[in-house]
Order: sequence, then structure tokens, then C-alpha cells
Amino acid sequence: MDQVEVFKALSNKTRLMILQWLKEPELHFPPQDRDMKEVGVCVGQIHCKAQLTQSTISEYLSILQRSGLIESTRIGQWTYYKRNEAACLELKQLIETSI
Amino acid sequence: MDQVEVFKALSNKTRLMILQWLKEPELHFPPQDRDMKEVGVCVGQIHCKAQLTQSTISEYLSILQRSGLIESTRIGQWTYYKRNEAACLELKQLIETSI
DNA sequence: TAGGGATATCGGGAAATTCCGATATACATT
DNA sequence: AATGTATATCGGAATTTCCCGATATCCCTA
Repeated sequence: MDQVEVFKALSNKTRLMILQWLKEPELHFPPQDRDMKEVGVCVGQIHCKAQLTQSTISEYLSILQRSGLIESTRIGQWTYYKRNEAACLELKQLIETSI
Repeated sequence: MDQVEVFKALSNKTRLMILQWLKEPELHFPPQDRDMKEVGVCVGQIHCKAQLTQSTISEYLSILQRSGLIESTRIGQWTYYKRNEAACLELKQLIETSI
């Protein structure tokens, strides 16, 4: 886990919000066919909520994914993103010991 | 505490190192007249260790200070920087609950 | 296989960040 | 007052980030 890369990923209001929304997806996104806990939330819903263009959100999701904090699953035409809870925990522990 | 500002401050290798050095200053810096625990470490020592120019280090210390994670004391011609442990704790707790 | 919907990628302008050298300021000593 | 030392600030070139519109890709359905 690259600390600097993770902090860069988190140093943007929108990306921070996305990570927090994905913590409790049922609370922040309308119901969808697939189970949010299992597969996550599709890009379109995140795009709607974030109020930035689709291309920007897609890029931001990539940045978060590269940092390791979220992961994606492609199902049909949809890509679902959810938190990587193991990585989030690792980050917290890293911060706990290194900050 | 502005989360985005704090993460920006931490999204740089050198600034991250500085914050970590200041965690145990006696371990990372040569002895000095003033008590490191009390007043911190002077800019010159941090500059020496960081291998960047004095002006860059001075700016980085300002960024860390604006984020709230460190604080400074001026004594004579020296400015000593030390961690703001309360703010560091607040950050950890914020991350614990919000990430 | 043609068309449409969901997402990713590309190219780019504007703004921010990185890091520098030069210079200013502040303080101590002589 | 003059000089030397420690730090801060300024101006700037190079790079990165932000966010967009346009377009490409992928997948589904008719």
C-alpha cells in the first residue's frame, strides 16, 4: 500500500465523498437489481449523485481503485464499484501506527 | 479540521517523512540546545535531513502547519516545529470514523 | 448485425503543486 | 551600525491535477 498514492486519492472532496457513500451504499443510493453489499454500486448512480461529468467520475473511480481502496466488478454493461474493506482497514492501521 | 487539506498535506513523500520524523525527534535529529519534546526541531535540521532546498522545506513546513498537524515556536533566530499531537489524534479519530 | 445504453479513454485548457534560486526579513553579535 | 546566520517569501519553470467534451469500447437486445 503506497501511502502517498492513497493520500493523493483522498485529497479530493468528490473522491472522499464517494468512498464515504460506498461505506453505506443502501443509505446513499436508490435500490438496484444487484445486491449493493455484494457487488457495489454502478458508475451511473455514483455519477448522478456526484454532479460531475461521467468521464470525470469514471476517472476518479479509477484513481480510487488504483489506490486499492475500492474494487470493481463488471456485470453486463455495468461496472459496480465497492469498497475494499481489507484495504480500508489496512489504511487505518497504517495511519494508526505511522501518523 | 479540513479533511481534504490534511490529506493534501500528507500526499507528498517529504511532508509525510517530516511528520514521521517529528514523532520521535530524538531518534531522527542530532542533539540540540533546546528540548525537542518541548519546542520541536529547528528548520535547519529538518532541511539537512530532507535533502531539499531550505525554501522548499520552509514552504512544506508551512503547509503542514496550515493543515494543523504541526505547530511552530520562534526562539531567537530559530523556528522550532513540533507535532500537534491533539490534531494528529483528531485526524486518526476522523479517519477511524469516516473512512 | 444494427442500434442503443453504460462505461472507459483521449485530448486539452485552466488551475494547482513541486521544487528551485534569489531575495527579504528577523535576530544576534561585534 | 555592520555583519553573519536562520528562516520566510517571491517569482518562476516544469509537472501534475482537475474537470470537461468528444469519442471509443463493450455489451445487450431487437
